[in-house]
Amino acid sequence: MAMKATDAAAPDREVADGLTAAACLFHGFSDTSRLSIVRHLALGEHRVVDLTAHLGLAQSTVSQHLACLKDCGLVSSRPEGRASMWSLNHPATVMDLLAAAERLLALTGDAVTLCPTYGAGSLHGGTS
Amino acid sequence: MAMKATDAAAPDREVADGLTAAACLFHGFSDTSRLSIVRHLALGEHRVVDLTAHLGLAQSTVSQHLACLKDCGLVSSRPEGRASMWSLNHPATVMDLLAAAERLLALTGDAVTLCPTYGAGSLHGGTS
DNA sequence: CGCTTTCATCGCCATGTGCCGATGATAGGT
DNA sequence: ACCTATCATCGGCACATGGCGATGAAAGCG
Repeated sequence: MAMKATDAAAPDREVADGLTAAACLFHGFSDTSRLSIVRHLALGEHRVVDLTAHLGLAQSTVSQHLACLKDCGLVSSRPEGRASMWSLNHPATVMDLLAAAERLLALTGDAVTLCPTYGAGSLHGGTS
Repeated sequence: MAMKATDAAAPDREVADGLTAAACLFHGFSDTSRLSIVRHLALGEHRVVDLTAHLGLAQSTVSQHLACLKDCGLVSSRPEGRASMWSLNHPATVMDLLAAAERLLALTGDAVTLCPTYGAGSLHGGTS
């Protein structure tokens, strides 16, 4: 949440900012609740109240996680009536990332299925 | 650090454990210091004192980060004299993950170069 | 106009995190 | 045997984080 990085000045600053941006991105995935949210959003748009039901968390908690993911640039909301429809910004690329993590976890020992619908390592090429 | 997941019982438990394992993995990358460590280790084996010099952090801090990465199964140490040589466990797969993150960050707006030597998206196939 | 639903934000609390210095163990070097 | 270098671990300290309930603003519905 308290992590931002979106300028670029010195040639080394660029790398450092890249690291903080990457750290922020990975932080978005470093929580089971947020991971579940991403998985649900990968299946399509969802409202906050919908996610609260799926996750069994308080509405405020879900909103905060969504705000966190929004800070990372992973999701965005579209006002729909009095609700907010949340969706992944770059689904295919996100799934690529999850697939890569899946492969790594497979090597680490745990057999994991992160991507909801799509299998382990398919769906390459489209970035959005 | 306080996250582990290496069993598998019920069919749904499997998914939950997968999420915690994945969260743990991403947590390993969710810190600029650890990210720097991974980048340095991607270039080859390094000792702790070497990394402290590169990072400008205390030795205890670096050791703790390495322990964290070890918990995630990302790195491992090889005793070399009185020192410890640390190295990435699955360099190619890790770089794949970083490359995927790079692509995602590129879409998000930040131009980032995570992978030290290798460019953005090469080096496929070898998993160890 | 009220009532309800949905949501973002705030305050609060318990816990986790990153950082450090200090300590003790291990292993080379003299 | 002694000293030095290297490292893992411990205790402690700020601060961030994740969780919750409560509050207030939008926006449908009667």
